[in-house]
Amino acid sequence: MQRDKLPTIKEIAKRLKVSTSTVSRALHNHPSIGYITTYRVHKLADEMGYEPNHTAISFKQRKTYTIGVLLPNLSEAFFSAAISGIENFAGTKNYNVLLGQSLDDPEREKRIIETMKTHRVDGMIVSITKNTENYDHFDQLAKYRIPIVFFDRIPEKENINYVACNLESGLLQALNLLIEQGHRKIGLINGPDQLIASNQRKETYLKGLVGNNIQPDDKLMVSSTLSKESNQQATNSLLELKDRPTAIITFNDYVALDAIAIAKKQGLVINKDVCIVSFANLPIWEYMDNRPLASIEQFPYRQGEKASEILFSFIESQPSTDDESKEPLSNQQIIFDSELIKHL
Amino acid sequence: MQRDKLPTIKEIAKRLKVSTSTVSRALHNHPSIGYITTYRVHKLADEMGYEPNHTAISFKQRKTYTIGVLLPNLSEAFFSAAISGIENFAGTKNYNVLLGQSLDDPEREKRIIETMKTHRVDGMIVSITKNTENYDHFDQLAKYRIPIVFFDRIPEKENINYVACNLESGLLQALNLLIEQGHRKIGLINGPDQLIASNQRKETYLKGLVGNNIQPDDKLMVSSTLSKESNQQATNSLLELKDRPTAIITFNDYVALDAIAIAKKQGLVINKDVCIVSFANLPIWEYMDNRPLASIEQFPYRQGEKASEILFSFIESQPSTDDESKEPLSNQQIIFDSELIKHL
DNA sequence: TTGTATGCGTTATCAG
DNA sequence: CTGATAACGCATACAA
Repeated sequence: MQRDKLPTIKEIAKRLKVSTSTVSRALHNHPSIGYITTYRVHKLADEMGYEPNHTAISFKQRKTYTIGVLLPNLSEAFFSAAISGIENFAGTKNYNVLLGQSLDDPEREKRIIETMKTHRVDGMIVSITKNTENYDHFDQLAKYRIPIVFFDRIPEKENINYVACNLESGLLQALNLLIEQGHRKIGLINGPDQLIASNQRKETYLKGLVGNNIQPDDKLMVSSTLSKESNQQATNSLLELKDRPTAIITFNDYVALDAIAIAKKQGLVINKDVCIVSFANLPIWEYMDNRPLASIEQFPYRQGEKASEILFSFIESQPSTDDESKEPLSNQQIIFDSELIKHL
Repeated sequence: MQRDKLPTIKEIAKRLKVSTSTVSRALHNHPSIGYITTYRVHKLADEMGYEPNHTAISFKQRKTYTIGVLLPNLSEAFFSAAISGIENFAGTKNYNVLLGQSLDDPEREKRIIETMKTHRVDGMIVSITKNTENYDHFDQLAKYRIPIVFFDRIPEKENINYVACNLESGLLQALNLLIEQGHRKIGLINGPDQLIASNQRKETYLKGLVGNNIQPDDKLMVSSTLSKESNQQATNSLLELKDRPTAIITFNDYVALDAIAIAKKQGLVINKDVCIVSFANLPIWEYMDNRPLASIEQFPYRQGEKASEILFSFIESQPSTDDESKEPLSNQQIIFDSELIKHL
């Protein structure tokens, strides 16, 4: 039962009869410390099993070597892939990742931002809640000079850093493919109207049709709350049309799963009677018989890496002493191009 | 461009012409501080936008209010569900979660443990690598009195805390169901031999058969490295048998996906010519046509919660001052019962 | 009920 | 090349 005393530089200094500053510098291989002293310090430190106390260093340096990551939901494959990329990148910088999930609850989101702030993370990557309307808590981070990079779900706001995915490229590819294959009645099962993501899909959908000289039809555009029931209902409302669509683009893979199930129940053959194209978030279509014709891929892992990269460009540019000389970095707004991945 | 000076209790004390200790205590609503003083302190603190500096507190209290979670892989649904449960539980205790993924690389695992240690997390939840053989780095945590709860993939070692899942219950249920349905040749596609998880499956498989008076057949037990190729090969070797099994139990859902694909390619009808039962880690079977007859569910989210609960029982029992009076808590080893969930 | 003094472990600024 | 000392922000033992 050894005593609570952990080795500190002070202890090393005492035993070596040198000063703590010497030990500190020796441990950092500071050039001003003699070779022999440096060696002796390292040797004793090893023997004593000395390990720097990170909490003391964080305190002193005002740096925690930790970034905060706030995501709506870790059980969604899209986000867990993203955090995987983030964690990986942070690791290369010897940074740790402090995790929070908002569960799409703005109150929770606010609380988490609060704790991240008091923890003094060196930076944050955030994907906001579906319902976040007030951005004050994010602005508060500026007070502590905590840079923030928004990710995927970004606020409607000027002067922010973000990494997101341009759904347009992939969706236009999808529409072109479908039209090329002779489809003229192409349905859209969109998400809730208030989501930016829904709007983007809608705009691009319309643009893609018009660009191919196809007259959009309001009846072919339906919305779902993204619950299973709502997905099913939306699918039904499309399939019950007199002029049934021969292809359907769904808001995401979960909607696609529901849509496929309903279509099959109605005796339709997937990708023959009705083609499905979805925005990807599941990695397992290749195993399924009734899978979409193609998915619009958003590369969450790479997006996560990119967001980290941007965040670290800010973290590393921060003057350690308050050296106001350097220009503040300007905002970075990276937009990935989504891509159509065919499954058949 | 406001100055770097953030409000501290010292600043509040100065303005209120009281001592820092008074402010500190007032902020904590210490009963010894007068109502009026307490009020004034809170008021000014609010006005100044005071927020406690967590790094200072961590340093002083030797507590970081952070737990470390080390998992092999965040992109696996099982683990992302688990971390979701952990994060959630930690949140209720106002704790943060520091994240690390080993990617099944023992070196990486060791490095992460190292950083977690220097970060002085208050506790850890760890699921070890497939190849972890040396547990020294875990033992090092004891030096800092960092309690550790192993999760799911646990080391073969005495005197540890862990939460894991008893595969026996679910697997026996599965075997009973299959045998009840008339199956006599039941194959097993297991994982690598060195995995405890594989061994458990094998033992139980044998036990279940013998208990039902069925003579096990070595040829019906095959192993896979869990790569796609190996899964396919293992499946083939079973299906090519003269006495082809009429049911196959797979190591996990990914193996099941591969097995189902191969079986179909060979013209077999799933759950008619050959029944599949798998150990669950995918949440989407209900959408698939060719799905296993049933899955053995392990409840990762709940396991994560439970692991957190145990960890906090240790964290909270830790004497803040080195008060050696209390008995150290004895090890807790919780084993969940897996359950068979039918899909058809 | 409040104040004073101290220390947590480290780095940094001086001075030598 | 090295040492003494202050400082980071907070909590607490002790004193009043």
